[in-house]
Amino acid sequence: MHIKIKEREIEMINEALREIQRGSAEIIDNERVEKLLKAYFEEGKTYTVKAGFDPTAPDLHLGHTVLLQKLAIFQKYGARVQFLIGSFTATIGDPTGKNITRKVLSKEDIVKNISSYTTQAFKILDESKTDIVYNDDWLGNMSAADMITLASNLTVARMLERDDFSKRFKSNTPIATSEFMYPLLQGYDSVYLKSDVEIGGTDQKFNLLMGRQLQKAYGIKKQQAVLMMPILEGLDGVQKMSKSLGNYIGVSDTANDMFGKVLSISDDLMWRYYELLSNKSLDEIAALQQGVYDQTLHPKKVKEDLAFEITARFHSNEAAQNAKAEFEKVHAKSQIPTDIAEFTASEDIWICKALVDCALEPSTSQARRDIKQGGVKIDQIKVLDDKSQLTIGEYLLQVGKRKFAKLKVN
RNA sequence: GGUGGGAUAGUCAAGUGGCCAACGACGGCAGACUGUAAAUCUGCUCCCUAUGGGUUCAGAGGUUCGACUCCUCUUCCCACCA
Repeated sequence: MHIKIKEREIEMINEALREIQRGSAEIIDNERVEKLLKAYFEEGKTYTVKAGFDPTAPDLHLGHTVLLQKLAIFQKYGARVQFLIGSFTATIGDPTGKNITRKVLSKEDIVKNISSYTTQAFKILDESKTDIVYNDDWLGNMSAADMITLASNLTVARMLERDDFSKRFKSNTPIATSEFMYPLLQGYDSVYLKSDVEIGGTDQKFNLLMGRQLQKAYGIKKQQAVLMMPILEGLDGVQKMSKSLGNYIGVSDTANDMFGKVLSISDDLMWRYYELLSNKSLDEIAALQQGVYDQTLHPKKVKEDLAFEITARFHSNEAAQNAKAEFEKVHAKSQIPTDIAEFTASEDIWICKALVDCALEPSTSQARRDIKQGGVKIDQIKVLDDKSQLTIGEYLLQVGKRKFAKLKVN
């Protein structure tokens, strides 16, 4: 009897481990994770998992949700999540991934970003198992002496080993001294919070390891395990998903946008998204891949399923269903979409001006070019003359395949 | 603090007195094609009711008929030396 329970327990732990490891790029101190899970299954002991978020942008995108989904898995297996808002560190700007010194955010901007940020995060995370913490609560009160003590834990040579610093150094891109403080402060967060596990992107490796080093230096017996998730590529499939590059799918995107954006990724990238974003098991995904390979499954169908799953997660099944129908309508059958922004004009208006006013074109010059190339339609008919005027009436304006607006001229 | 080098459109990067609204690459937009907003191919890519006009090459002055190109100062960046 006793042995049987034991067996089941081991099985559960292994199952949990598999889920936690899925899609991860690297786990440092896997043993620690195993022990934490064991303690949870045997004694119901909880533990903490820290993840830092930079409130520099008010919106989360799918790149962030890769981490959030992983955190949710941890919550399923006994973790309390320390949802760390880098309210202090954001004022420095982490250099990661950007080869230019990031501009510093004001406190007001940060506060403004946070509430929308957390609302979005709780679409995935279990709020009752999450502690939101702000690092200026402890970093903000550090004295200069404390800072210097902290800084003495790291040598310049070691700092320069960090990939992006060394790249910037070699290519003569400026590095502000304050940027050196960033990994130290992030590491110190782990000291203060006594985190058991920290998760982050692979680009955070240096910072994550700094947490372990500092925990040791500050006398914490068991150092945090570190789990790194790969960086999700953006829609272009090359660069990491980021708002500033414009290659992102936002959590708060409309269902239609979300569906369409997922469908626009390349077939190769689709598998990557499946692995990191889908809740399908790895076996199921492998089967899909095999199906596409044998040509028994159409890649578009497979991609649609992914788009559906993701859209439904952030909206609803129904919304996803509608988005799918809408997409078919607009793109596959090139019909006009259901919801179109409406504008009015109070007098006769020049077509180019109208396109600019309806936010379909950035400038009248661009409008002219598109008209010349046959990219502009009024009521489904190509506009040939870039000098034409719109008189009283209602018009359906279209630029390219997917920009629409209704204009009413009075 | 000293010496030398640099700053060009969304990004990277040519251009060293007129032929420059400025080569090229990437990105972006449009067209064709397609299972898609994928891939591929083609065109476009400062603004302006435009076969013309206006404003650009870090900023401010200056030389010149004429400056992105030469001179002076300012700001910022980099390297070497301290």
